[in-house]
Amino acid sequence: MPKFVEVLLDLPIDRSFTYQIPDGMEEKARIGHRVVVPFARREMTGYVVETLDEVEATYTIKEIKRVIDDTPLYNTQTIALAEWMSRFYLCSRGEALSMMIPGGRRDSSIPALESEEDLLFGRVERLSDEQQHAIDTILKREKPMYYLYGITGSGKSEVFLRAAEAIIREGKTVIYLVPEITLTHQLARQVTNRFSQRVAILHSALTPSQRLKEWKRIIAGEVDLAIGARSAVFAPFPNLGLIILDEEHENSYKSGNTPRYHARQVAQRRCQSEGATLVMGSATPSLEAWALMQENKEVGSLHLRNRVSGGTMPVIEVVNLSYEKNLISKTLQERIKETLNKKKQAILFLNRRGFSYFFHCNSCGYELRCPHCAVALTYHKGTEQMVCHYCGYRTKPMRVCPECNSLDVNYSGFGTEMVEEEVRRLFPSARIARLDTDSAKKKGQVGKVIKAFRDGEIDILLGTQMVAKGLNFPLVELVGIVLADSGLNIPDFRAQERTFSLLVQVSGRAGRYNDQGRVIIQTYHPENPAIQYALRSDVQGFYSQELEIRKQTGFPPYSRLINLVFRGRNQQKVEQEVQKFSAHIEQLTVNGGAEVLCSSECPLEKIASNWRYHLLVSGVQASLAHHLVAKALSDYTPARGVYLEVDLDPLQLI
DNA sequence: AGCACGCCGACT
DNA sequence: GTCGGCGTGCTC
Repeated sequence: MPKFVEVLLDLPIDRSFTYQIPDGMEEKARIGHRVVVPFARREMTGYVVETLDEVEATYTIKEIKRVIDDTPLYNTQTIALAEWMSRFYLCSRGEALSMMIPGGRRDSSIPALESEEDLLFGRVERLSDEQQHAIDTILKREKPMYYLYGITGSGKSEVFLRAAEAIIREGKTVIYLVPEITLTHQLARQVTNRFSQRVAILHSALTPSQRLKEWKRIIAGEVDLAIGARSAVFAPFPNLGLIILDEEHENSYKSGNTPRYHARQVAQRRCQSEGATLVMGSATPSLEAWALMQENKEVGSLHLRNRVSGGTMPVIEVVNLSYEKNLISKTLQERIKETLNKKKQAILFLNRRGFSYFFHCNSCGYELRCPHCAVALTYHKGTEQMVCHYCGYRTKPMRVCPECNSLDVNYSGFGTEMVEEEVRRLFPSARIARLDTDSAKKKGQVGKVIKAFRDGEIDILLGTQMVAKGLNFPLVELVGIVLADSGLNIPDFRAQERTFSLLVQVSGRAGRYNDQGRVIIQTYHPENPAIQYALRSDVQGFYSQELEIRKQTGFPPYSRLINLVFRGRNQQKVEQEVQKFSAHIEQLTVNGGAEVLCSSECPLEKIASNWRYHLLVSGVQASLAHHLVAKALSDYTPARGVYLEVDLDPLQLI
C-alpha cells in the first residue's frame, strides 16, 4: 500500500511535490484524484500523478489534508497529455493539467450565441456519391487525418455523423469539436436524439459542477460521443476512436490564456498517441491545414463540391467606395431598398477590428505597410511612430495620404455606431437593430435581438463578427459587407486569409434558403486578391497565391512563431526585463535557424494598467524555434512584478 | 503564484 | 527610532 504521492499544483513552476497519505486514506489518494494539500502556509488543490511506497527526503513531508474525489478524474493517459502540453506549449505540468480538469481554472470563452443551427441532423437523407466516398475513405483509416473540404451546405455534418456512428458501432468513442458559437441548445438536442442519449455536452456555459458531472459520465462509460468547444478535446475517453474538428479555420480553437493551446494540435497529438483518427472540415481551411492537404502525406483531402439541398450560390457584387460619397454606397442603398420592398431582411456586416490602433487615411483607407513583412504598421501615439510588430521596423506616420493626397489622415475610424446613424438616416422607416460586442455584454440581449430578427420584427441587422457565424435566417436576402478593407488593414500577416475566409463564409450562407441571395462587398481596394478571389469563389486560387506570399515573407506555415509577452505595472521594469531576456536569448541564437524577429512594445502597449512588451521568435524549422525558446526559458524566471506569457503559434500579436 | 524574510529610505 | 518599499528565495 503506497504511503506517499507526487502532487502537481496549478503554479508556474514545473515540479511535483511529495505528500504523505494519512492512515485510512490510502484507497482514495490514488492517481487521478484531486487532493487538498498544505502548501507554503496555505491550502491548495493538487493533482495526484504518482504513488510511492517510500521516499528519501531531507525535508519534512506534509500530509494530505483531504481527498476531493471518490473516483479518479483522470488517468495516466491524461497525465501524459499534460506532460506533452507542458513541453509543447512551454508551461508547467500543473498548469496544463488544471486546465484540462473541470473545476480547475475557468475557460473564459465568450458566452454562447443563442442562435439556432441549420445542420440538418435527424433528417435521414440519401447521401451523395461524394459524401459516401468521403465516409468510406475515412473509415478505411489509411491516413491518420482527413480534411473534409467543401462549401457550406455540401453536407459535411452528415459525413461527420455517419463516420461517428460507424466508429461507435466498433465500440469506440468520438469527440466532436465545434466553435463555441455554433454549440446551441438545438444542436445539442439533435445530437442527443441521434445518439440516443449517450452523449455528453460540454458547453462553456456549464457550471464547474455540471461539467464535472459530464466528465464522470464519460469516465463511467455512459457516453459514446462528447460534443463541445475547444476544451472538449480533453474529454476523458479511454477508447477514443475519432475526433471531429468542425470549422477547422475558426480562431476560437486557440485558447486565450496559459497554456495557449490549439485544439487542433491537441487533437492531433491525442489521435496519434491513442490510435484514433482526426477528421477536420471547413469551407475555408486555415492556410496551415491547406498546406498539409497539399502535401498529401498525413492528411487525406476529401473535397465536397456540390450542395446537397440545392440552392444557388448568391450573386456577389463588389462596390468601389472611392467613388462614393456615403458609407453606404448607392448600389447598397438600392439593394436594401429592393429587399425592404419585398419584405425581406438585410444584414450589414462591419468588421470594426483594429481601427483604433492603426493610422490610416480616412478618405481612401490607405495604410502604411512594412516593407519587409507586408503587414500594416501599428501607430504608437506615445512615440509618434509607426511600428511593425513582426520585425520592429519603425517610421514616421504620414501627414498626407500618398494614395489620394487627402489630409484627413489619423488613427480614428468609424465603428458600428456611425454606420447605424447613417443607415437610420437613409431608411428612417426601417426597423434596425445592432449586434456587437458592446450590446452582447448585456445578458440575454443577443438572444433577444436574434429572436426578433428571426421573427421578422427587424428589417436590418447591423453587426460585427458575431453575426457572421450564426446567420442562417430564412428571410435574409441581402448581406452587405460595409467595409471589407477594415479586416485587410489590421497589422497581421493573416489579414488576407481572414478576410477571404470571412467573405466566403458570409457568401456561402446568403444563398442557403434562397435563390435570390445577394452579397455586396464594399471596399476601397476592389483589386485586392482576397476580395477578387472571393468574388470569383476561387478558393484554390487564393490559397496558392497566399501560400506563395507566405513562402516569400517567411511566415507560417513556412516558419514557426513564438511570441513572448512580458507584462507588469511598472513600465521601466517590464522594459528592462524584456531587454535582459532579449540579450539572454540572443546569446543562445548561435547556429541559426531560429532568431528573435522583434522585441518592442505590444501593439496594445497598456491593458488594464499593465504595460506590455513582447519578443517575437521565428524559426524556419518549427523545432528550432521551439528549442531556442525552451532553452532560454529553462534557467530563467522573470523579475518580481513582471509576468511572462508564452504564446506558441500566436494567432494575433496583441 | 503567494508569502515571508530582509535590507534601505521618509515619517507619526 | 519605526513603517513600508520591493528584491530574493521557497514552497513537499
